[in-house]
Amino acid sequence: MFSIGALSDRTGVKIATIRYYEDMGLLPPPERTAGNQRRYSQSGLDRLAFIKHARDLGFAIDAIKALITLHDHPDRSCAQANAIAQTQLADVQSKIARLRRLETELSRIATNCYGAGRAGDCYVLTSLADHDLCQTKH
Amino acid sequence: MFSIGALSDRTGVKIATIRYYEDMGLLPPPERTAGNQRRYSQSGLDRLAFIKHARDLGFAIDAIKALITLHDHPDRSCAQANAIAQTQLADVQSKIARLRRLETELSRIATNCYGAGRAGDCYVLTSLADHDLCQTKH
DNA sequence: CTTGAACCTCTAGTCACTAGAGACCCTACA
DNA sequence: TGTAGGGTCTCTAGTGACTAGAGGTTCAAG
Repeated sequence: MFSIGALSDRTGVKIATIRYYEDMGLLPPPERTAGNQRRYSQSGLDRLAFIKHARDLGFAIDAIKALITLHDHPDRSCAQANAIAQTQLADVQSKIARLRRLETELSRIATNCYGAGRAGDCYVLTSLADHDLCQTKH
Repeated sequence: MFSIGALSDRTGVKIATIRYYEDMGLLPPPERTAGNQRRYSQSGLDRLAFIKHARDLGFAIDAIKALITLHDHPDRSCAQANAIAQTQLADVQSKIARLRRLETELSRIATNCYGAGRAGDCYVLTSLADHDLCQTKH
């Protein structure tokens, strides 16, 4: 049995976050000592590792809830898990696409300003004031 | 003079967001009609366009505040504006790098699951449960 | 003068945590 | 067995950048 601190050390998830996951229904309420402290079994540790891994990959809490439900019911179809992963992948890809456009624009803006002149002549500030100077949409 | 709705239409910034920017000190409080409604001048419109452009590029409210201050003081050095833009660029680049790692992992996970089998055999779910199946760090 | 769209303020909710207060528990050591 | 001090408890409130809604007021066209 692990205390909440031991679980935190083993998974890298902060104590407050573990309690938060319990409140959100991601982690089942663990056993308690006579003095009301949480005590986790191996399955609690496994589930927290699952959650952490999914969070690291950017899955939202609700998506993780659905994935956990499927994980707990191995006889169901995995179509939903597949759909959730595809959605997440598409989401990540569209974020990348957007950030790349921003990167293009920001690097153009930043390299045209050497930081040595007056603010009145600053390319960073003029670019922000005049959208027409931009070369991409964002 | 523009009403808040006209300003919203012209910039694409929602009315509630315009008021929020005013509360945050990004937009100066505009004139008011006898009946207490906001009326903006051209300079209010220009400033909101500046803010919107900066937000679209991902600058945080505090960074935009600093940029506006510089914009209002054209005789100051533009070193700070340059630094803010460089920081924002670096931030965007590190987000891209992280998302690309996630994309690699997610597409590996998603393409190994066809959504047709049992949840118990689902590659999405097994991968989440076992970090060792991953090929990159995240 | 009326009507209805636009506007006002204020509160509370979103997401995924994070920080802190004030109190209680657990365990190792003397 | 007593105690010190680190771990844990619950609860509240804050983060960033908005967004939604309630309940009331104002504006402008007809």
